[in-house]
Amino acid sequence: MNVQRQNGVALWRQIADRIRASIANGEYDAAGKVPPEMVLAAQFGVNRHTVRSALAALAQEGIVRAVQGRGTLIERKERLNFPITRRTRFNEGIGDQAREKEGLLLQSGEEPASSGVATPLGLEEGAPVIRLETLRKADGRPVSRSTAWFPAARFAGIAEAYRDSGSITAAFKALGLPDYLRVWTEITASHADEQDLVDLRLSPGAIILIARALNTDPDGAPIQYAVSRFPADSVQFTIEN
Amino acid sequence: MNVQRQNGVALWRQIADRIRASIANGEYDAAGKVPPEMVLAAQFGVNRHTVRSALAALAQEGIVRAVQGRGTLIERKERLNFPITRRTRFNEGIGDQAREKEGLLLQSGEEPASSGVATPLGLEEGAPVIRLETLRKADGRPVSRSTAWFPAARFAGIAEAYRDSGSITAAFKALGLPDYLRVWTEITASHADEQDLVDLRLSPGAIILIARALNTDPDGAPIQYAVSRFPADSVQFTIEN
DNA sequence: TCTAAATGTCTATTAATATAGACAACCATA
DNA sequence: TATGGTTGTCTATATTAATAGACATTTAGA
Repeated sequence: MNVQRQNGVALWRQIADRIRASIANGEYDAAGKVPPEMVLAAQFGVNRHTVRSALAALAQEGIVRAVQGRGTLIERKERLNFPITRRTRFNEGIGDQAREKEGLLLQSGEEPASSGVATPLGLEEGAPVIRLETLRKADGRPVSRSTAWFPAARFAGIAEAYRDSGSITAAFKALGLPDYLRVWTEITASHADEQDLVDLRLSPGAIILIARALNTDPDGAPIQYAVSRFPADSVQFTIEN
Repeated sequence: MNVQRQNGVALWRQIADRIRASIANGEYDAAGKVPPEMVLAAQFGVNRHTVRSALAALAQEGIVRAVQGRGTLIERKERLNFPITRRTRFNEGIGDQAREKEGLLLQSGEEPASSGVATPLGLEEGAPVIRLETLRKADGRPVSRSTAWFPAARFAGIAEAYRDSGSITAAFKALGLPDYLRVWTEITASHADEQDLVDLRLSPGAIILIARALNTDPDGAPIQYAVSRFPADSVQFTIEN
């Protein structure tokens, strides 16, 4: 089952990634547990101990739980879907995929816009912007880490509004903006950095999806530029045209 | 500069990924070369030999070229952008980002639709579909590996039409379908598998973006379901709403 | 309650990864 | 043409990853 040797990625990590994906795809749903270690070892063509390292990593992530004598049980397998449309909203997007949605304000402040931020927002470089660092959770599990910038002139107080409501949509509404539109979204992928590991509770080497997005008000004036990071093993995007 | 030890990803690979990303971000554009090995070793807090392993991997990918006495020169740094819209077309999407665009037919055949293919296409499971395995290149460099399924009843001969034109749009046109629409796209990310490494000329451990998409004719009838794989270090998607 | 099927733990060995240091070879330029 | 800065190559050693085998422990079910 083609794992690759001597390529800088340890076998146990490749196998952990493959098993995680299989769980997410529902391949083991019938049994509710992963195949026995000996079977997996045969499938991947490695030693049983190597499979055990992979399963230990998944147990660490809380995805499986090994029970002596019974097998290795699947604890969690969700993959959240985020629709990206002209009216993309984080909380509405999750919909009923999670019972409990949460938006935490990690940090905020006013700063001069760097060129990377000023350009999408249509501001002069150095113009004052408000930066919000947020962490979003679904059913207690972190699903995205986001940095968002807003023109400071128009959105003074948005940090407090977000902190109180846990929702960008609600914060905009509190500041007198009842509606807004997503005009573009850029999607890339990368390895998780150190901060991702902490905030998103990932294990090293995990993959993250990165979405850079611009929102405007109904008149087309840019109001928010955001860079959000999602764990790729449990999140996907859907673009409906 | 926070590389992580004992996490299943070798230091040289983490460093290679970081340098590749820095090159893509244009951080070394001024000099046209990466910093000296000793400087990088200090930045990442590792031995010079470890950095050399990373640079050797990037040289293998054709991204840099080391010249004794001068330094390690940057050979290539592009990141292709694919706009995803209601009228997404592969060749048009690349536009002038590449001079030469190429679509290769790797394999084709008729087969009964699996449930994963039948559902998006609105067919009964087991209904005949034509499968096309294609490889797309821009300026001679592979940028996507794609598997597409078409209802066999309607698109007999599409394999030949694609082989002759190297374009899905042209193949549809040849079969009497002048226009079609992208109705949804699902984006995920994963590690490259063995076939990706070969077809997309990646080094092991690379990240790929996966797009699953459905196209319909102007009347809304599903005509193509496709799963495409792109190297994440040199490709990004843009969704314009 | 015995047995088969799992996971848990231990020892030992080999291969790959990372560090360390020394010096050669090459290039640009003052 | 001498020099400083850079990559290339070599040897040696330590740590981590992977394999191999044996046996203990736990669970579910006949």
